[in-house]
Amino acid sequence: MITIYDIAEKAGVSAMTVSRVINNTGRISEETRKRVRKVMEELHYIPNALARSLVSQKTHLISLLITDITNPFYTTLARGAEDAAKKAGYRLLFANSDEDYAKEKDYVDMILSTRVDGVLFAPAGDHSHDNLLQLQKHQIPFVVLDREIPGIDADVVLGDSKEGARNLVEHLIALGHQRIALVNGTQDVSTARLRYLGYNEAHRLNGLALDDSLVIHRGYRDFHDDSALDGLLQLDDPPTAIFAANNMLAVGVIQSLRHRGLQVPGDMSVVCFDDFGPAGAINPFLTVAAQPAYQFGQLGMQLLIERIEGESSDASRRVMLPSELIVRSSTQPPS
Amino acid sequence: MITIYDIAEKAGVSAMTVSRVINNTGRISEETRKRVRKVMEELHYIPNALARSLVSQKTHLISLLITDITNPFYTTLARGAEDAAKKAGYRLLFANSDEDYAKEKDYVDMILSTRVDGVLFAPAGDHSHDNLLQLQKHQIPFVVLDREIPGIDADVVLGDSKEGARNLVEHLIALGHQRIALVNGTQDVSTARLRYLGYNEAHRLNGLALDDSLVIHRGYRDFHDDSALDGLLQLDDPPTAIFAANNMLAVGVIQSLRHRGLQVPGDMSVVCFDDFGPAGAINPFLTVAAQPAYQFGQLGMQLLIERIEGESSDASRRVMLPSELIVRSSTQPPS
DNA sequence: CTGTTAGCGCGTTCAC
DNA sequence: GTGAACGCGCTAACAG
Repeated sequence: MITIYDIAEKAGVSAMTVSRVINNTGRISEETRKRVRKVMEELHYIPNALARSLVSQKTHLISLLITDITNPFYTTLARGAEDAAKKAGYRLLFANSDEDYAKEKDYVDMILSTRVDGVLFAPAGDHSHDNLLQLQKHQIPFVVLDREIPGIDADVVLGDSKEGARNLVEHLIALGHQRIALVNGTQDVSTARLRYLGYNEAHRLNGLALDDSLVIHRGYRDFHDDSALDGLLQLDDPPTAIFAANNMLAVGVIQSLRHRGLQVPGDMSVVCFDDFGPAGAINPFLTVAAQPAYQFGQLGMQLLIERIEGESSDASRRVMLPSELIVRSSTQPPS
Repeated sequence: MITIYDIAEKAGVSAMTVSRVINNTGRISEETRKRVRKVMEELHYIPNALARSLVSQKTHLISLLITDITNPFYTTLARGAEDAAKKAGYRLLFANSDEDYAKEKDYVDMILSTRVDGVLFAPAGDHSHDNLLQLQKHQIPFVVLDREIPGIDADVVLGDSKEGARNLVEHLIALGHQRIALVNGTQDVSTARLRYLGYNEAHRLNGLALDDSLVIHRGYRDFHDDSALDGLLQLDDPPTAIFAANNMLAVGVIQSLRHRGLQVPGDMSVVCFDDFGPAGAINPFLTVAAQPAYQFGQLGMQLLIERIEGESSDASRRVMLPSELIVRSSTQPPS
């Protein structure tokens, strides 16, 4: 590996002068500057970011901790984050928690020892509290994405889950559905709670009774649980429509229905939160509340970088992004 | 920030002893070991990976350079890479080149200065040659993914593009199609060349004439180019089926057809390479040659880590993964 | 079993 | 304008 000392020697100057040339700092005569530059090129010199970081206490590394890159929502979010990071000269360290608190903790430990400059954190749920606290304790700036964590005061970028859910359910009600099931996430996740509230509100505002037997809970990633629907379908008065609280749950719901020989929307209307990225464009099918995933990442990254570079006030900021109801062909009036 | 010296002082030992305790190296009395451990916990000590890397010349960082995380193929590949990396104690630095050689070069420079231990490299195309060479020159181990680069001798994980393409086209021929268009990637990409060869071979083996006016080229990401299809559709003898060389091109093709009021498969059959991840499960529609994307990442990462840790021979390895023809509803006999 | 010395590659501080 | 000395946090090599 070639260092500033190699350059210095060959250029007949001190290492310090080389360092100054690299960083454009201090006063250097044009002559020596050129000479140093030339040697640097001849030797294919590349600054060692490690050594530099050790001195400057800045790594220009940001950790993106999400639950699953395979979910199109997070895929697009990640892309927004990366673009914003690149623009500001940061690189992205990337990790999937799989909605698993223990795995999340593992990554937080890694993050801490890696000395990243900040963390873009899409938490698994309320119990991420301790992991977030860990970051705070070590003064690592972070921005929380998608899910609000009680007891954590930080910049946060959220979707309007309640409003989005209400829109989705009201769309179903407008079509004439009265028995609408909710396949929700677990209650330790703020978005699941809010989507439930939106579901409730839609019922209340439209004079529909609530029936808890129509509501079931699954982890946002547990879409393979094929038996989950049995309870709903075997009710005396089964639902005519299902609201899946996120896109992965919708995949599971639709596959389960298909296995049982039920048609969407013929036998059952289905809607969900979150769209499906470019793939969704192929055969627009599912009626969804689409969130601006790219903006989640981009905006979150901007807030984070402002924090890191100390350009923001102390007060924590809270951004709420709207979702858009996109009506497609997975919904129709009940038969 | 608290360091081994802080620990050492409070525990009444030297920094070296602390270091030994941390790394479980050398002989330490159980007594002092416990004392040091206790102080480390009290002070919430976290080793500084930066300093450690500067000494050891190992960062435990691997760079994943792909063209676009938004493409479901790379999404799943990334997930496979991450899982394999985590298992071996490496973290992932992640970058999108957007099939753009200049952007790719930017990232290679970043990679070089970051001193990653290795690179998992899905190149933009043949001209990535120079970027790869740059890595070689600096002795950074890498594994090439998905696209073979002429003149670069390295471990590589490929899909069987020719075979997959042949299967797809033969499926169309079996349905009775005789005029089959190919919307291909640009010719500086090995997969595009091979998919063209497979397309050719299918024609030859089935006694069908080739017609170059049925073949057009687009960048794998240029699926927004709505006018691309005009030439094909305005032929005297237009195609009855289209083979899109990857999933993103298929999205563009189908959207273009839709804008023109053409139905798939009613007016035009469509097939493509690469599936659509979990989203594709919702409403299985497109007939595809599905590649084992997760394995691309997982296997590639394994090969890379073997290289990094010096467990592999000098000869470079070449893994070819088969694709699977999945017939769905985007194809039917010509009308 | 434990400590001292030196150095990884670079930038800050001060002196000239 | 330029350089010497020191330190960032840690570990390898050697000493005791």
